[in-house]
Amino acid sequence: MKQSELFTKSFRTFPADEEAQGMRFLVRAGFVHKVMAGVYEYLPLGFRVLKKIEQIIREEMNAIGGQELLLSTLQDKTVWQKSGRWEDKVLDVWFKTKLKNDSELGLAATHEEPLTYLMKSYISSYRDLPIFVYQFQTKFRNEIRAKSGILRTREFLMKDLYSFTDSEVQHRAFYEKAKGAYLKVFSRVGLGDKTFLTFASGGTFSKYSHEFQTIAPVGEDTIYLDRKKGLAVNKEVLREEILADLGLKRGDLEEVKAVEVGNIFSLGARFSTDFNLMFKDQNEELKPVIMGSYGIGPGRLAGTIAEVFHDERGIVWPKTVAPFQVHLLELEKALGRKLYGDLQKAEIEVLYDDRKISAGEKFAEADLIGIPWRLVLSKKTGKKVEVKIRSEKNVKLADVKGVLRLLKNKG
RNA sequence: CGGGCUGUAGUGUAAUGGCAGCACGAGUCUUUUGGGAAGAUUUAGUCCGAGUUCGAAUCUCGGCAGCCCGACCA
Repeated sequence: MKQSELFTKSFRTFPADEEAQGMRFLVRAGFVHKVMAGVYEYLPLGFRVLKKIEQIIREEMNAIGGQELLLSTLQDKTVWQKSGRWEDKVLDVWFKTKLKNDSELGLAATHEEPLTYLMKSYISSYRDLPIFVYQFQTKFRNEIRAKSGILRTREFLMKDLYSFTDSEVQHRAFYEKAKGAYLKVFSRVGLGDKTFLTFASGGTFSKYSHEFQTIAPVGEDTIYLDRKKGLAVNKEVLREEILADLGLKRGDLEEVKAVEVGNIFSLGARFSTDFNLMFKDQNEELKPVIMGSYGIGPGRLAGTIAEVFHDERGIVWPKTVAPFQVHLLELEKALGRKLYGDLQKAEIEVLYDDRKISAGEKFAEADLIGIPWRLVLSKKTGKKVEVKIRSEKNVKLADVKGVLRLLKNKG
């Protein structure tokens, strides 16, 4: 798209009310807009990043048999009363509201209850299982304290997947697959080297839950990491017997701050019991469905990526999640139009800076936004084009056709 | 929810009970155009409410908001 038509613009000054450097760049460059503490709006650039992340997650969820659906955000109080989680004392992050007739509703903080209830209409036999469903949905959580920009917000997008299986064995098989799919997601968005499977508290129905923690100083969690094994333990469960159980030695562990970018839980029969979600096995025996839940927050992931990948000038997006692949800067009137057209024809996502502003501003803004490839056309470049990769220092002149071919192959 | 700090223009600051000012930013025009250029011009503010006072950004009370630390975080 033409940058002259992009309604957002970057600010020269950093926002006063953001601490985390990645977040400060996101606001300055016009990716997101803060409405109030813990509430953010995604502007076109930020929205594109969010969609890229979503698509990667979607592909990996589909690859393990996930079926995408969309549950409602307005939730039925009576459904929640079945699990006992309607009470604010039990679930303290509720946002609640009322219909005109005064009956109460909940704004979705999570979806175990409504989905378990929904599944009652579709599960009755072992032949119906397993079922894996997921959605990208807005969650509302009335956090006592929102912080770190889009890393912890009161309204946020979440990919939540739920598994419905006929036994611990079937559950375990899927759980392991989900683990693999999650690691693939984090690797595809560029966080592979910094994201570690982390053992955390499992709740009532299983020994552990698993978190995916990305090492970053801005993180709220403290984990103890065994780099060699690529495993970590959340501080909340750091105890001798647990380390022994996991085969980890205290001496091998390194204390680091990390952002929880995903988590997966075994729910056992917790919800199926409350909702009487049962199936008949081959022997006509009635058994509870065994469940699991699996979450990733695309917005938090975007924030984490900005936090991990930036330098003193701005964000350095990994190619897979960048809002555009190419930032084409035109320093000389009308030189860029043809190349812009060619890039579009080649279906390469390009942001074309056709604005009539100084070269310095264009460069500074390109660095700030952080698109992977920067192409410059000017008097200097003549019939060639200058190529610079955001993460690298050097620039080189290249043949236009060659660059087009290269971009098309590399994506 | 406990503790701390803080609220003056988009940002950073000044005005210590007496005319709300400056810089940067943003807008318009002109000249520029390889690293946030220059000139002209315009724009915009005392968080809200009550009180004290001849007079409040300034003092008092109440509220609201922001940031940080802690607790919390299926």
